[in-house]
Amino acid sequence: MRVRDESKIETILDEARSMIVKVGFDGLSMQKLAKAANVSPATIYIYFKDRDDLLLQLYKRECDQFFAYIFQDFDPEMDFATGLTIQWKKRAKYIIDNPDKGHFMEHFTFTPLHAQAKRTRDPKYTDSMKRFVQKAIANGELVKMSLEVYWSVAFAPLYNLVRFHKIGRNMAGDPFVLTDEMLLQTLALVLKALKP
Amino acid sequence: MRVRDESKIETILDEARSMIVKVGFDGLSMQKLAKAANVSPATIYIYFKDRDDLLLQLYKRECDQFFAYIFQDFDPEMDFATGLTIQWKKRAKYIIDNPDKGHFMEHFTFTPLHAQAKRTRDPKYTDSMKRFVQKAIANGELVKMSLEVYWSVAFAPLYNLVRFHKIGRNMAGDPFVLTDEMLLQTLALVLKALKP
DNA sequence: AAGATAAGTGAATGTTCATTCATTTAAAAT
DNA sequence: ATTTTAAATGAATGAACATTCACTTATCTT
Repeated sequence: MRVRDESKIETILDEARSMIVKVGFDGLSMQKLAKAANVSPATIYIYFKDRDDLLLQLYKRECDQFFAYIFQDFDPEMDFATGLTIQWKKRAKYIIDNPDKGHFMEHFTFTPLHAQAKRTRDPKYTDSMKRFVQKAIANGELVKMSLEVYWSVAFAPLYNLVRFHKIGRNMAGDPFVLTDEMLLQTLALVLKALKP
Repeated sequence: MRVRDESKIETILDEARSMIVKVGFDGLSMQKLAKAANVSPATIYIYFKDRDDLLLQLYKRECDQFFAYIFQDFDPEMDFATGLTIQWKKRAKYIIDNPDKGHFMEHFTFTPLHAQAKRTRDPKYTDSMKRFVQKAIANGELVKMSLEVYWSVAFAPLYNLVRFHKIGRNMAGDPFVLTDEMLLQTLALVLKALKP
């Protein structure tokens, strides 16, 4: 039998992500996507059940790649400041170096499709972060708080700054460019907030 | 001449917001919107040039209403902790009480249309916040930082928690319900981060 | 009460949409 | 070399799309 061209799948997903960032979910059509990926519309349906399935698989792939990356070099047994700094810098580097990927993942969470995104993500990453946080609290390195409060204080400011940077404007619509200095200062503020 | 029924505009915009939150931007069609708002599709085009114009006007209306609300009872001459606490609580109340409005405004910022959102917002709000921050820094109540870093540290954690609450899940997909206790703790952490 | 005007409409327009299907193509298996 | 199998396709399908248009309706002005 003829063999699957796996690179087609990658191309289709890459083009889909890039189109969504450029023209939005409502600008993405299967025919335009097929053209951009140099395949027939029918080919897309070999690999994806329908449009929703394509988007859900794309989201899953992006999350998997992102998590695999940010948990490199991270060990939950690290001391709190070290571990958080590594996590922060990994996340910052990934979404600054791959602005479309970060933008897509965030955009997707506001979509109704996000409710259907299966919890098939490898739980090892979540478990690792839970362990890291609980251990830091037990060791007196981190104020006692829920995982959600921790995550929000630790990472939401970072994602927000990078988003300002990507769109080139701040909350008021003024031009904005992110600097390393700002990132480091924000990390320092976050550490200050979280340390007892 | 026949008089404009201004309530029609409100109904159309309200239904549009609610549809977008429920079915996404790609699920919103002018015909379905017309049906939901109990008007003819042609009526929508009396008030809005086209679909994009409708969405842009909706975003503007939501932002205007939001800013008018959160700057009530706020005075940039307040001391830093008081002013930030008022801002924080106003924002929290608004987006928790009006989850669709908050969701729509945030979702919209990820949309390509956001780049076209005119800077017609009343600058008095931005000016007020700038004055508040600069004065707090000058008074030694706030670490020296850019407006963007301030905003990200101060408010991004709040918006993130409320978003978890709205979708009912945290970053790992586990069920999540926001409590007042968490909100207050997060505010305290943010204040700790920002105060010298 | 009549006329003027703009609000409001239902049906129609041509386009684009997601998806399918009959057919062709490439490569593995024999 | 031939057969088998699934990948891959271009064209087609009917539904849904944004928008328009000829027309009706309500209300203000006179």
